[in-house]
Order: sequence, then structure tokens, then C-alpha cells
Amino acid sequence: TYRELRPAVSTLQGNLFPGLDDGLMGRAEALAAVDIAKSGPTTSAGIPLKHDMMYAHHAGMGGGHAGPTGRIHHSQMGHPGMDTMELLEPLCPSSLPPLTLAAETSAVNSHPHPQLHGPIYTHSMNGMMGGHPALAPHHAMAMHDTDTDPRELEAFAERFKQRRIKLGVTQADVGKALANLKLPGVGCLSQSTICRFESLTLSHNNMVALKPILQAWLEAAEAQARSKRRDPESSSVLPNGEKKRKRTSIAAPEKRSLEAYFAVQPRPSGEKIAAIAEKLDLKKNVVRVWFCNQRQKQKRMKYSAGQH
DNA sequence: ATGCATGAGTC
DNA sequence: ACTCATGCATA
Repeated sequence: TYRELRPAVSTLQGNLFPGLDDGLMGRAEALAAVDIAKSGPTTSAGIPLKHDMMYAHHAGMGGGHAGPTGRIHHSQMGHPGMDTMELLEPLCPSSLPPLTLAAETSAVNSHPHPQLHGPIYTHSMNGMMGGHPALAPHHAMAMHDTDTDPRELEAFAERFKQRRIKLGVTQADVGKALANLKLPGVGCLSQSTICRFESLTLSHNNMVALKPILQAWLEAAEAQARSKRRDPESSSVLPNGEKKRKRTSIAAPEKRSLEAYFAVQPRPSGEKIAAIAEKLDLKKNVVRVWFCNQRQKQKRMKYSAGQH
């Protein structure tokens, strides 16, 4: 009943500035037009599919993520910085057949649940980093230590943000434009993720994985900005009146209590969680998730001890 | 920019 | 039941 689609690509492929075809406006409003996209005129397949899940999902998001086996592999590093542009230079606006990649559909079908998102990176060598450098043969891979160096990541994040702004592109725009890059296994990302990348509020691994992708986009986008100008292709199909998710918020007093508990025991047992939940009059699941997120928060890059 | 949440993959 | 990447909703 659910299919994973990547509608935005059909008509916007090649355009690295969704909603900003002139490269001058730099406004966020236009982005809304892009995602769900143009599936309207061509096909109904691109429309977000209704299903019996709790919340509405935008089919445009998370699209294009390869299955568990189709992770992307870090490849193009920003050496002289031109390898990626070559593939993107010919930005022919030819409307391509609104189809999903075969590899993706098969991967999705093999899953019992809709795959809205998945890790974009390969698990790779997290365990072999400290091993024998000589025994680790990454020929094709241009993954040097500099790519995982927190300082390099930080520097890149900052450069990225500056150049992005210079291009007049919003974080959300970048996220959507990513799909147009058509890198294997890379779909779009949310504004949240781009924001977190720029502010280094992602895990180290996540930063390392996203860097080459964003770098590729940046280079391609700048190349396009230099040369091209596209026709304003826009229309928005903001459909559905489906129920939106409501964000529960934990009040300050409760939050303080949780933090106190967390300081003592970051990983309370199920029973402890239940106890805490009752004491604070919160749903157990809310408390559980809070602890999960708290732990995850601790592992984020910025100011993370031991990294720098 | 960030809080709460989901879901795949693991253990 | 947890970790991790990621996103919707909202401040």
C-alpha cells in the first residue's frame, strides 16, 4: 500500500537551486513548491500516498534512499574540485520519465515498512581506524584522515554555510536539491539535517558521511550559478488535509527532574523509566524517548569531549 | 535552531 | 529495548 517515490526528480533534475532558478531571489518561500513536486501534471504516482499510519508523510522526503544494502560510498573528495561538476554540467531540462530507479524499488519492496529514511553512509571502517594503516588498502577510496578530522569538518561546515548563503540558497533548498545530484543512494534531506550539519550538531560519523555529499552539491551549485540560468518552473501541489503530528512538550519542572535523573543514571531500566514517568505524570514512552534523545545529544560533535 | 519522534538495524 | 540517522513541528 505504500510506495517510496522520488517525485521531485522528474522535472527538476539537474536544477540545483530548487525554487531559485534565477539564483538571485534567495527566498525560502519557493521551496515549498518543489518537494511534492510536479507529479501533478504527469502522474499521480508522485503524490504522497495515504496510508493508515498515524501521520501524514511527504513522499518527497527521504526518497531515494537506498535500501539497507545500497548505502552510498564516500567517493569524490574535493581535491581540485571538478570531478563532480563534469557530470552535472549538462543540465538538460529534458523531462525524464517519471520512474523510480529499479534498484530502489526492489530494495523498498523487500521491506515490510515504508522506508522513509535510512543511513546515507556506509558503516565502513569505524572499527579499523586504529588498526594497521599499512594493512588497510583503500585504493579507490580517497578517504584520508583529514576527512574525519573534527577540525576539518568544522572548517568545512563553516565554509559550506558561507558559500551556501552567498548562493542565496536556504538550508531547505539544499536538502531538496541534493536529490538532483543523483548520487547513488542519496536522496533529499531535511532543513533540520542541513542545519545540524552546519552547526555541527550531528554525530561525528554522520558529519563524515554527509560532508562529501554536501561538498559535491556545493561545487555543482557554484558551477551552475556561474554558468546557468533556468526557466522558472514552479507550481505547488499542497494537497492533503491529513492530521499532523502534534509535538508533545515537556514542561520545565519535569524537564529539570529528568535531567537530574539523567545525571545519575543515563540509562534507566524499563521499570525505572516507568517509575519516573509516573512520578512526573508523563507517558512512559515519552520518558523513554527523552532519555534516548538525551543520550544521543551527548554524543553530538560540537563541544564533544575527546574529539578535539 | 531544536525538541520530541520514527524506523531500520542491532544486540 | 537500544543506537543512529533523520524528520516534522514549533520556538
